[in-house]
Amino acid sequence: MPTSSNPPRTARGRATRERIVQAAAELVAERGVAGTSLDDVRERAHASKSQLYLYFADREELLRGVATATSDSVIESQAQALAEFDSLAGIERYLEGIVAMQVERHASGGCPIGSLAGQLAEQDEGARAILADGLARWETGLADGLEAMASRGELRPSADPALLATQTLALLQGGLLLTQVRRDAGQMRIVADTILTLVRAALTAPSPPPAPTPPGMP
Amino acid sequence: MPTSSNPPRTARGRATRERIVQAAAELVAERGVAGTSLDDVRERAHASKSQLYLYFADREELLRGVATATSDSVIESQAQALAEFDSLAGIERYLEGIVAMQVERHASGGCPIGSLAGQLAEQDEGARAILADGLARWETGLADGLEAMASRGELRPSADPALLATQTLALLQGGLLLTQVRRDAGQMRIVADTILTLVRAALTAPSPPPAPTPPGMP
DNA sequence: ACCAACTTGGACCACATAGTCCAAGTTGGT
DNA sequence: ACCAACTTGGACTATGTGGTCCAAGTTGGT
Repeated sequence: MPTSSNPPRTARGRATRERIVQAAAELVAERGVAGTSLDDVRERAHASKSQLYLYFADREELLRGVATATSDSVIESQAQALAEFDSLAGIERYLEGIVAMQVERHASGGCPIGSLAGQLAEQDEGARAILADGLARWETGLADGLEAMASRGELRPSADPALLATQTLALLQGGLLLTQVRRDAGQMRIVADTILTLVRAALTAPSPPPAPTPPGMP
Repeated sequence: MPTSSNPPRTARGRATRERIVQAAAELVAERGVAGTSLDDVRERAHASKSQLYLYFADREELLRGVATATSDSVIESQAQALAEFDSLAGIERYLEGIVAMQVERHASGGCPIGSLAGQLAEQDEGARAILADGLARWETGLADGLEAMASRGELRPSADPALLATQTLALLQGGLLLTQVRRDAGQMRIVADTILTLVRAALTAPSPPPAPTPPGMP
């Protein structure tokens, strides 16, 4: 049985743990789980082997720490943008931001949470749960905005904000995956437009449709 | 430089190469790329080390072989189902099949192509391209069916079969990911319904909406 | 100032892993 | 039947890996 892990008890300890998990998260994002060794982590974190094993029972637990840190960082980094997801204009801005980010990073990397999921979900039940929680927080953020719209009467009574949030998340994740595999940020654009289509269809007063031509036209 | 790989020249050689790549693909599907060693592969394939290195230059090339085999198998295994993706009823059957499969495998595993993508895309450009090709073949299958519908006049002139195919693939991939991470096949159901919503909205004569979400036309 | 708890550095270990090599066995075209 | 090309088995190596251990240094409460 591996040495059990201790939570850091001093400020220095917390800082060290933080450095370790941060370094590990960076390396995993850059090179993937398989491509990241504990020695790599140790080096980047300017830490020693005993420090790794003081704060983490084993490599698996470190990776769960990475999953937690990654989830937190994804949620936190888009907190402001996500807060805007409560009006058509805000949703457009939110999606625009995601598209822009994919263009910026040259359509690589995909979603940090989704990417980790593919590497850990089948391997470590604990990590899977952590990533599921990250996605849940993301989805809740989306749903909150849509519910705000609903309670303001901006959505039809028949619209289901929670469902719309799940659909949005699925489209985002799928779009991120296609973007990554195809190295083409255009995939993200398509998905963003699709989300807007779904949202517009749920609006109380749908804006005049620019795309679909009604029947009876040339 | 690694010993260069030779294509097998005899029937026996081809069979051996096939056994190796098959064993590797199975193991990677079960345990992930990181959890699969060449010795594991060697053992399951009933092959020797020199055989691995006769047909593959190195581990990376073996993994590219796995990517190819996985893509082929995903496409081939759904070839008949995909051929039905050319009518509303056929699309419903196709989606139903995917949902059923996720229920059957207890919502685990995700999409073999998508899953591999997460593990290899950032690591090996060649593997990324192979998986992109797999997804492209999948999407083409979807688009072909939709185009058949369009040419039969079943879709509005304004509908874009290629776009609809991309949206469908993104939703499938995202849904598969959510299903896997949440261990909940219900996510696949939601995504299937969403795809049907999009398809119905593109139909020439939309059926009266029984679904919760209204069709995307005002 | 003291000391027990906490933290750190890094040597060390056992072992799994990717990759090499060559001698022996098999194949198939002529 | 022959033999050159192809295939096979498996021993072997070098190195990277996760994980252990302990002695020395630091911290913070009293």
